[in-house]
Formats: sequence, structure tokens, C-alpha cells
Amino acid sequence: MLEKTRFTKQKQVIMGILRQADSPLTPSEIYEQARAQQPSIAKSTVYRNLESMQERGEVVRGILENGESFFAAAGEHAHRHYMICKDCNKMQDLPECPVEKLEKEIAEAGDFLVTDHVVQIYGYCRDCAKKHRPLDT
Amino acid sequence: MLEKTRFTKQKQVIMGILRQADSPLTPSEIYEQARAQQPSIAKSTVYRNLESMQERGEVVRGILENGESFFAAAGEHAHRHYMICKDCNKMQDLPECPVEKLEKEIAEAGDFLVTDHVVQIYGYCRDCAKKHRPLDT
DNA sequence: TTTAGTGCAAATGTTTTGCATCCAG
DNA sequence: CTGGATGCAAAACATTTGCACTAAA
Repeated sequence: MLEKTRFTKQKQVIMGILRQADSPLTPSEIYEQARAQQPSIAKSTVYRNLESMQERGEVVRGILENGESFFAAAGEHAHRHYMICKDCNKMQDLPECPVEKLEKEIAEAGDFLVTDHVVQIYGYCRDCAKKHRPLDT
Repeated sequence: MLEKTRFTKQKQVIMGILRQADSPLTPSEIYEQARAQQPSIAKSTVYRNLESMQERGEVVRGILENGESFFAAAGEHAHRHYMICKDCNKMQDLPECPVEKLEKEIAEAGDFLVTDHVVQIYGYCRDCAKKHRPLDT
């Protein structure tokens, strides 16, 4: 049973940040941005809100290779299929989900009850690739 | 340039554990198993070896939803396509990679230089599913 | 008023690092 | 011998938790 929630300023700020983001954000990034609007906000408040929002399905949570988590507002980049730049960590949405078919096969095989999946393609975005090795070799 | 490595007992123990594993292992699991063979081994030694082995391509590293990392010996379960049980955390290899085609399309589009990818399907393995909700509904 | 939510600090848990010592080559 | 590797402890991070206090309903 969901307990009743209060629309606190902090929660509004966090949701606002996530909704305006053009890419998922880490708790630290959210915290930094939130402090601009609400200087007294505590990091733990950010974490607690992200957790409860996730339980409510208002945001989606994922995890980066370095162990940091990231969050996106539901309906935005909420499908957890990304291209992630190893350099700047910016995440772009994948144009399609390549797993659905496979998921169906697994369900039919009956040895595993699928609830969810994650697809993350790593590499370098155009900008960061330029800095290192050119995209066009 | 790779610096020359020494075949220490610790490194042998760690590689042995990973090669015998039937599923990727977390550093803590590796450390525990390693202590059985080499009681004086330090956790930091496990981490340092795993890191250097990964750089050499001897092992592959991934990350779980809870932020813990995991490792598998190259050639074993080294492709980073898994079905991960949310209950017991056991990981099974996916029967096929559903991303290759998509990866090729991204490469052709030219906006992202792909180096690597991860596919993780979450859910419950047969045993754990039994404990909660039956696989056959 | 009531109590969910907050801020702050302390506690966790994982991974990293500094350094004196050790041992494989 | 020599310097790469180890063990130990401390430090660095991300995240969680306890608790008194604040503020939304």
C-alpha cells in the first residue's frame, strides 16, 4: 500500500530537473542542480526522493559501468536502452529495442521469468570521438 | 606498454577460481574463495589483480543493478549477455546476442563509435521463481 | 495538529590508495 | 639483487540510516 505523499518543494525541484534533462542524470548531478534552486537541500533527500519516485514508477533507474546509478523521468528516456559515451558519460536513447524477440523466446523456454532488461552500448559520441580517434578512419 | 607481470600465487588462485566458476563472480565472492586457498590474501590484491587482468583482456568485467561489479574469465562467460536472477543473483548466459545488427546500424549512422555493449535480462530463475510466484500461471 | 519529509551527521559497503615489506624473475 | 606485487590500514566514493526538527495537508 502506498502511503500518502506530500508535494514538498524538494520533490518538485527534483522532478523538474529530471523532466528538463535531455539525458539521464546521476544523483550527484541532480543534487548539484537542485542546490541551485534549493540551497539547503540534502543529498540524502535527493536519494530518498529518487528511491520513492522509482517505487512509484515516476522515474526509472539504471546503473553505469563505474557503479554510479542514474535516473530518468518516466516517459522521457525511461526505457533503459542507451548509447553511453565512455568519455563524457552522456547517454542517448537507442533507436529501437533489440531484445523483445529474445525475451519472448526465453519466456517460452520457461526456465526464466523475465521482468525487465537493460541494453547499453558503450563507445564515444561524435564530440568525444573527435578528441581521441576520428570517427572516420 | 604492458609492464612485465609476475606469476604470483595470488594471481594463479584468482584465475583458477574464475575459470572454474559456472557464473561470473563479484570481488567479494572471489576474495572469500581465494582465502580458502591463500588465507593471507588481501582484498586489495584481489581488486588489483582483477583490474590488471581486465586490462590485459584475461577477464571481463560487468556491473550488477546494486552497483557491485562482477568478473568472468575471458572465453568463459565473457560476452556480457546475461539473464540475472533478482533473487539469487546467479547469472546465465544469453543464448544469442541481439545487438549486433543494431550495433552495425549505429556504426553506419556515424554519430557514435561503438566499442562495446552489455545486455542484461532481469527476472527470476526457475528455482527462485518457485519460491515466489510460479513460472506457470 | 499530525506525521511524512527534511537536514545533518554518522554508518555502510565497495573500491582505491599509500607505504613498508616481500618475493618472482 | 630489483622492482613489481602483496598485506594492511587509511582514504575515497556512493549510498543508507538514525534522529531531532520542519512543514505540508
